[in-house]
Amino acid sequence: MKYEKIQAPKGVSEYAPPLSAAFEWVRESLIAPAKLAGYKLIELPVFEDTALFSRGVGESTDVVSKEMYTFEDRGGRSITLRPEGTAGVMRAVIEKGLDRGQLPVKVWYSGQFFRAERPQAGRYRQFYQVGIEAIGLDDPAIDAEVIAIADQGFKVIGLRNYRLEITSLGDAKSRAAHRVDLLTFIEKLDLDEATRARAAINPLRLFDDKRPEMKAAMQKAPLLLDYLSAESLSNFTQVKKYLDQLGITYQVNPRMVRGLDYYTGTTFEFIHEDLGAQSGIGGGGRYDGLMEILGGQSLSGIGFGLGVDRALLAAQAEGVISDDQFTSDLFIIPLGDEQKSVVLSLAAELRGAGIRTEIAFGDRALKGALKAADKSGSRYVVIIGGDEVVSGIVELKRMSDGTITSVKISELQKALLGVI
RNA sequence: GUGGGCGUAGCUCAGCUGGUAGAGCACUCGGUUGUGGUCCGAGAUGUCGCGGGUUCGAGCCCCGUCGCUCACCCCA
Repeated sequence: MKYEKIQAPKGVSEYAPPLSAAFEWVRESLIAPAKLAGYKLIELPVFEDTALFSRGVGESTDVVSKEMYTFEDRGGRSITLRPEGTAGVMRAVIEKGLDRGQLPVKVWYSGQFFRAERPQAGRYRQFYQVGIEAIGLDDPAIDAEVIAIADQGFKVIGLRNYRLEITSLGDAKSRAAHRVDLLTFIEKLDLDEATRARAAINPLRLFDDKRPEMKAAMQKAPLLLDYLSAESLSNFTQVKKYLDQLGITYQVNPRMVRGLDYYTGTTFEFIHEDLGAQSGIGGGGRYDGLMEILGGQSLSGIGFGLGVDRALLAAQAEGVISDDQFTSDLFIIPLGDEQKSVVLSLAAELRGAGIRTEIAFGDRALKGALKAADKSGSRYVVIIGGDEVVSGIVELKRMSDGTITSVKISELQKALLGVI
């Protein structure tokens, strides 16, 4: 009886060997700077009460209105697979009272997120993000630090062909004043129905339209940056100063649009040059009213989310990942069954010392075993047969050039630690 | 959600105006008994994405469906 094959659900990103090693490395590298800066792990559920996102992210956003995986659980509750990270973090911070201690609360997360979009290169229905949130302090220095940590993550991977765009969405007062003038401006444009509908939901969206005629039409539109209140403006100026001081290059993009409703004040986006249409590799910003909306106290916060899948694509596009960083150090080939037990113990011992050690299993001929060693990418090979067990001396072979050195088995660990 | 391209061995693909499948790479074994990457030989591998239709006959034509891909849209 033959069964039908079951395929992965549409549009999910998954990573199996050999790519998974690079994926893991990118994910850990991206978040490493946050750990160095004192951010602590927060591990959250991948599904939440639907209201968390509809209220937190915003009913009017595309993410909430048409991209969420929402279903009813057995108890009749409306559940949604998390489409982004910030709302969940805020929910947990409020629920656990983390905001009752010292501020800011500094946390990092890593995991899967879900959006029911049409898949495309770099756009998946299940994708991976790492991110941080700094909650409870309204200080331009934190804004700068958060941006710097994100930037550093990309630098750890070795990315170069990306740019940082920043802007400020100001406070509620700034946006209200701008909105009036922007709507008046849009009123006069000749728009198709779909575009007009989009403008009605969020007029800022029109700044992001890629069509040349729309870009031209929006050229003279009033910019939010020109409407910033004195306080917002001085905050933004200070953030830029700090970034300058840190040597982080950025360009101010007053037309930048973010898709989540909660953003306020400092907002930023990392864009990679070598990716296709899905070129945003990370982004974030400040969110002043979010915690209050979710039933907590009125604290401000700032954070970012970085796309692990896209960062990996970017790293591949730039060719900055070398495969040999993921291979083993040593490959041991036992000849004969008696030698297998010797090799098992030896390998366990070497691994205990941190040496990445593989064993040739099965009963393949020496040639085949060596071929397997070659394929594995291991840097060194040792063959252990009866002679070696008796003499206690093995030949340590460096695979890159075939050179062989005689080493006592008892000193193998020391010898390897000296060369790897 | 809308539109374009594609779907043949593990991978990259070929398959003439329809006559029931092939190459390269990879894989396994061998070519001197214990030293890989080259070379030579042998071998295994496909419900031609899936379902239906047209036909004496379909990988090739038609319809549907699923998936991949690119753009719009959206964003990580």
